[in-house]
Amino acid sequence: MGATKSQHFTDKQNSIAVMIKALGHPARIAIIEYLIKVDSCICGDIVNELPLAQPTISQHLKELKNAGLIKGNINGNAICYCIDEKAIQKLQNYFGNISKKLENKNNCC
Amino acid sequence: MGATKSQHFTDKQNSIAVMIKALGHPARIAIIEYLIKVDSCICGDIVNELPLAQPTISQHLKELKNAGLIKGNINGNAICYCIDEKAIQKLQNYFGNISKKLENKNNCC
DNA sequence: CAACATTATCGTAATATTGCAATATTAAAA
DNA sequence: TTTTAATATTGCAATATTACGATAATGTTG
Repeated sequence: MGATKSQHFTDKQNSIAVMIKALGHPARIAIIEYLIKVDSCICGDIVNELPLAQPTISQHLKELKNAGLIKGNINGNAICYCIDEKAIQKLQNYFGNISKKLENKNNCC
Repeated sequence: MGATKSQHFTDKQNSIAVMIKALGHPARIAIIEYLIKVDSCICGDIVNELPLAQPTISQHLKELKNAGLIKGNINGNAICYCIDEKAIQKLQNYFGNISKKLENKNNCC
């Protein structure tokens, strides 16, 4: 045991969970927020901005990319990362839908 | 090593990450979706609905509760769990804000 | 009270994640 | 072509997560 039993859940549940999980780490939140703050793509300076070693950041970027949250373009010997708006919209919609469904509800708690 | 270096990030970043992380597992997504589907609180039947053992579900419920995503009311010998709408709204706002900030942006990727 | 139902906790095994030093890769610059 | 800069990969140690059997705790019902 120890591994998540993905087989038991639907594809939708698994895929949204993967996306959300990718954001469930302060370093990755910080990366996303930095991408927003600089209002452009990251081309190299992120390692200086975050208090983590370069391999660690590289790993976090990879995870964000695997989850579809950021896109990366090779640009010479630098790599240009930016947020994938579609992914953010998916998440926004997901929570928006939940909110909407909760509105017409009489919770007993 | 191995532990997340929370000290290096802001309180906001850490707290949103904790919340998001709590949802980053298909079982916990399934729990939330089930809570929405039944359109009321869970009072006991969730163990029969999910393909996981009772202690595992109890643990997932605990995590959701710790992260503030659900509330639990004791109700006789059953416990009544329901979604905390405020938490969902926080998440919706978080992604809504990101989306808004991305709109006025010329991404290079 | 005894039996039952419901949920929580403990203990533990299996697996995953986090972080970094060392090293590799790749492309630009000198 | 050597050097430099930027990023990725590998390997590994530390820690966290996931899952569940066993058991405890607590309230309900007969």
